[in-house]
Amino acid sequence: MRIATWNINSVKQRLGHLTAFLSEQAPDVLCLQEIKCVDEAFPVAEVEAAGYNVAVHGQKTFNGVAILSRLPLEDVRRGLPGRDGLDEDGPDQARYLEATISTATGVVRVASIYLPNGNPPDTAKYPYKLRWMDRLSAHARELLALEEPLVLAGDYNVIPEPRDAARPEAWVHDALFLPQTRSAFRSLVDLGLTDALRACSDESGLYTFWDYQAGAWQKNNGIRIDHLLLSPQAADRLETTVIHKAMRALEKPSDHVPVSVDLKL
DNA sequence: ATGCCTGCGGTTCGCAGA
Repeated sequence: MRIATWNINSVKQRLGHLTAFLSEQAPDVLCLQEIKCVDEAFPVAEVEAAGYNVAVHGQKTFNGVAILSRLPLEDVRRGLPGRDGLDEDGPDQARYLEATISTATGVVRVASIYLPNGNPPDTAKYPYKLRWMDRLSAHARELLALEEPLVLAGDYNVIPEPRDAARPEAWVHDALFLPQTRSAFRSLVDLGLTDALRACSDESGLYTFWDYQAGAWQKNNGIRIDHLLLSPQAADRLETTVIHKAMRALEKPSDHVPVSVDLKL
């Protein structure tokens, strides 16, 4: 079973790239982030025509996540437990969607995660990011207790280690790389999750995001912030992890590329 | 030190992203 994640940066702007990816890579499941549209505006017909079921948790203008699956999506959860607002009265942000998929060999649970960016760190956005990470960890702890194959996939907006950035020194004051951010990510992983890419490779220079600005792609000035975290029951079945880097070289690309895992499921 | 680039909303510039 192939499970992929991709921050698509507007599903409307990237529909052609999306259908091409589905056709060429044939993922069984694709988690999308930053669809940037409400549920009713998601191109369901085009995705169904490609052979996929869809669950959407959208929002006007910003954020928005979705899960596409060849097999039916069940037990859909929209949003993390607890409040999702920037403050007490803030509106919910569409950043978390979870569902189960029943296969011939059992159930797999998949989440599409768009973790808050958190910049600038001296504003309320940074504590919001850290609180959101705490809520994600609390929920992950509950899910891990189910002892199922579980894939927490998405744009974590976290650079885990210096080797995950071409220029780590440029990120030391950034919300993606601050010690508290990396510590919170380690705490999540240390619940018993496996970073799928790092289970397959110790190499540096493996990136999933290149900024649109300042020729970052041409200079390979990238960072690795899109991750698939696996429960032990999923990690035991891990075969390969692939970063679909070629997608960044297309016309009008997303600034992120898809990452996929193949699981023996 | 700052903008670089892109998408969105809503009108053409401000905000957000990372």
